[in-house]
Amino acid sequence: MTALRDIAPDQPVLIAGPTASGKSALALEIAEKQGGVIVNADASQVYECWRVITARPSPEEEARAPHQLYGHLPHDAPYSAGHWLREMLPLLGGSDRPIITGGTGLYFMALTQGMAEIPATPPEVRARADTLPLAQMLADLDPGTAARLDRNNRARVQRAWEVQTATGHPLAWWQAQTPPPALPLSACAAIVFDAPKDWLNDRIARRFDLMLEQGAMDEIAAMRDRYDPALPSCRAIGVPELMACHAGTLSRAEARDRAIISTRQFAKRQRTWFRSKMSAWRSWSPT
RNA sequence: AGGGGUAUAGCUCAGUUGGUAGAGCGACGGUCUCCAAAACCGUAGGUCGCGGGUUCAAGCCCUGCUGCCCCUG
Repeated sequence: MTALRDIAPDQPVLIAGPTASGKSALALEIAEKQGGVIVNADASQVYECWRVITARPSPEEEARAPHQLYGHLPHDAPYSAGHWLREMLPLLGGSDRPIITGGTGLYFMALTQGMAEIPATPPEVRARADTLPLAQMLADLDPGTAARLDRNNRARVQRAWEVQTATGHPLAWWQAQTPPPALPLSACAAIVFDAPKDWLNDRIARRFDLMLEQGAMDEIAAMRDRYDPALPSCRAIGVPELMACHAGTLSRAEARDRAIISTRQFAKRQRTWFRSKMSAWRSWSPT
């Protein structure tokens, strides 16, 4: 259990937690009481096209404290943990102490445990990889990398293939050179929300209804012509469901139910990640 | 009321000529060093509506009842 007074005002703050657990509210409270820039660590909230549906801070909330890396990218921008880290690093040296807030565990891991400095995958390589069968990519990999991979997991295999193809070095080679973390855990106040499952599930359902009331369908309608299910931005939870609803292939009730289920499943994955990788973080009980 | 159909896992449904049940989804647990609100792996759920009968053996056949759906009055 942690309280605000345990956080030194000059210390970088990390706030991780499952969706709908109340991270943003805590970040704002800390920023207003102690100062600091709130920096996004949530994969879907970087896209300009979504605000309501990704629960991005509202303009009013953004006005209460400086915010960074929120909604700053076009819907079709390539992005990844590496992009995030490269955008993140300069903010660490600023005059404002960062309050890094989000639900993407991988981003926090990259920041506090270090991540191999692999160049971003060029679009041509990605495009080529997208068309290759899993078995062929596996066959192309070096044994060292292949041995460490989940061979059923296309995304991981494809990642390894892309790195090897684009850089000429195996993924394992890059990973062996992982630099020390840009922000070691010991240098910051690292908080992870410990949200009880039932409490959170209830909040998830209520928040989704609130999103609908606050105009989620308008965001969907505005993106209708640019919707591409292959884009990361369009995989944000609720987007495929509401887009189907907008298109008339799914009833509103059905879309709502599926989006809520999908959010719950995501929250479960987040909890699993936090449990296994953030046991050293300070646990925060939401109210 | 009469005729027809249907009743199998939490939900939607498979189940071949009778050999004590499967899938998808959901639930639950887990993995993951760059598409991570992604991708992947594993586990648990069923007195087959209820009661009789035929049979060595019935989810499957016969029969009564009950629920739901459709048609006709």
